[in-house]
Amino acid sequence: MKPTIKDVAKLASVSISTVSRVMNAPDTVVDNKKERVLAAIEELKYKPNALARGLIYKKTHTIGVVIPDIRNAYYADIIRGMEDASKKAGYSLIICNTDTDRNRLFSYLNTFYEKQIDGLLYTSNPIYPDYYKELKRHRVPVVLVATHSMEFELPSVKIDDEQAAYDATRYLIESGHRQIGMISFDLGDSIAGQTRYQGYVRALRESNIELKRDNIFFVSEYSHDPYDAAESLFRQTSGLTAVFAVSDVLAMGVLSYLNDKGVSVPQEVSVVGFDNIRLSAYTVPRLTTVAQPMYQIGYRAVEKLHARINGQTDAVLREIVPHEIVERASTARR
Amino acid sequence: MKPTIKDVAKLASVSISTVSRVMNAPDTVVDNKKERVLAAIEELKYKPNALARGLIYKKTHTIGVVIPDIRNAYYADIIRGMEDASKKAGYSLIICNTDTDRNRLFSYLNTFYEKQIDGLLYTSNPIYPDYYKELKRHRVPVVLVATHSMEFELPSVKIDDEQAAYDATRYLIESGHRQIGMISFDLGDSIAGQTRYQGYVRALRESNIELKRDNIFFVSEYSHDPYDAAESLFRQTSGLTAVFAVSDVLAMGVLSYLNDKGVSVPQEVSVVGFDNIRLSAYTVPRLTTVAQPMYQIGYRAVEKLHARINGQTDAVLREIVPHEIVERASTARR
DNA sequence: CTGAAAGCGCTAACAG
DNA sequence: CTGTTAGCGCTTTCAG
Repeated sequence: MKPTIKDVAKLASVSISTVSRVMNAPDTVVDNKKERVLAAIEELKYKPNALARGLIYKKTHTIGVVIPDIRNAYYADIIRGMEDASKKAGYSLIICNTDTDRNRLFSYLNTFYEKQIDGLLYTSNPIYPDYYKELKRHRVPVVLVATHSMEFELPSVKIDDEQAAYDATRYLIESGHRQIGMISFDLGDSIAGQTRYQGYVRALRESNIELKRDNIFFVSEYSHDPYDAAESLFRQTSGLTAVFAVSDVLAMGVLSYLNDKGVSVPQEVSVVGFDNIRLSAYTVPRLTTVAQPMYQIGYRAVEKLHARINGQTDAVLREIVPHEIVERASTARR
Repeated sequence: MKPTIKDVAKLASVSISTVSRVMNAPDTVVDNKKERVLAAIEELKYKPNALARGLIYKKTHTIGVVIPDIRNAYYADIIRGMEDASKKAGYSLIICNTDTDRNRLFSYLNTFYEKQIDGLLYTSNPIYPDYYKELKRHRVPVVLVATHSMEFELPSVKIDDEQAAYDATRYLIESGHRQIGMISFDLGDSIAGQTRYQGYVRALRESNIELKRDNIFFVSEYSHDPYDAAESLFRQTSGLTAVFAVSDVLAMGVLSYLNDKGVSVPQEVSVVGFDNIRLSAYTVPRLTTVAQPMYQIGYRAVEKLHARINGQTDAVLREIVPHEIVERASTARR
């Protein structure tokens, strides 16, 4: 059995309260005893039981994270940022993949609730009224990550998706492109779907470029084959000189498809992706993309949550972090 | 405040033991009361406090996972397998990134210990004597994932790395290649470094192909730029008609580098990767690779750990799962 | 300064 | 069948 505070007390010939004191208020115990206790702790390699502590403090120093799917490089980066910030702030992360499935989500929320998490990081999905109600009910601090809610008063950290998509499209337009295709997420997704689509539309409109329905192909954010998406886009339209894909993975599908068709990138068609996942620097050709500071988003989200957990409420509720166009070799002037 | 068992008891006008019973041994309580309790639970949306329970049962239903870095697609897939298996078996996963740093690892092991995890999943790193000693001390069931130990009696699940590398090299040889380069992990890494190197050597030797020191470039598994690695390899040798990279990411670096140099793949140089991460299907050209069943490895590891946690010890201590060569477009006959 | 005792939320004998 | 009681490991009054 693991040693308990009793074992330490016995070994040091003091009461358990004294042991507890040397751990929580060392100055209140006389040196001589303190040393004995410390020695006993060392000898037994004693570590306090976090369950017992949590029961008293009503803090577990663990935070729950729900994400769609860790296999998505985008989330993996965010998680890493969370991890590092958590380590620093003294939290552990329990990570759950929801596949954006409501039941899975609710099931995990329940587990979190039972396990008494101190806070929740909710990633990427739009937040629906019933989700909100459920979160509310659990009375646990929440921070939305790479998503936000205008409807509810929930803190969040993300980039400005509309502006980012606008910038990407604008970048293409300034490079002389007018026939710009887009592979977008479903408009049903109000976070990365609708917003980016709107940014694209705004850029086109601003330059008086006709918006053609067939130049856009929509995919579900969480289940799509990037290659098929590219194929579908090029099957439903023609004459494109550029395509803006709303994720690097999708852009890789485009690169792959175009290569199969003998279309050269960027000579014949320019491609820009979104996210700037690590591998986008090694595609053939290297991918021009809209960089999101994933790591930072995750890191910052934890800081924000930490503040909330401690009752502090930070200046801005909905934080926007900067994005940036990373020019590489998959785009060219026309 | 969250409702406790007392609140439920009060509302249902029964003792807390009765409430406890309807949760743990429903048949031992008379229908009438049972219904009242259930109604109260429902009304209060009561959920038992896992901390209190854990304190009694000495089970937390959470397992700790240490991995080098979640950003690596390879681990992300494994984690997903663990996640799904965990959900099924009723565990939560606390995931920690060690960056293969000893201090980080030990710090996390401590946290795990305090949080009373039921089991530990140790990924990818070789396991050194002092690590083993530490694990042993914590007396917690451990399963090694994508690593193993011949030195210690620890259960594990992984592929046969030596054979996999042998197969990859052999595949290249059978395709007519004799000048086969390799980008390998450090030989200091006994799991994915040494073994794969040995598989490569065995295949060459078997075909009486001279082993040239300069045809191999070694990188640290956890910190390397794939592009630079490719560049280094081709700088130190020449005449290669094929290269075997021990990870898909490394192979992508090779693809990228070769493309920059105007060397066509697979016409001039064939490239085979390792892992079969999702994106390897979308590289240009599509990557031929050695597929590891990452998801399954993770999944199986949890099942194995679960068995151990319940005192069962399964048939094979060190499990080997099958690998497979996935032929795509980055390799050609010579 | 320090030990005894109560209590965090829950389960498990133990009587009745 | 069900309430009372002790106790999981720890912190925190409260006396002394």
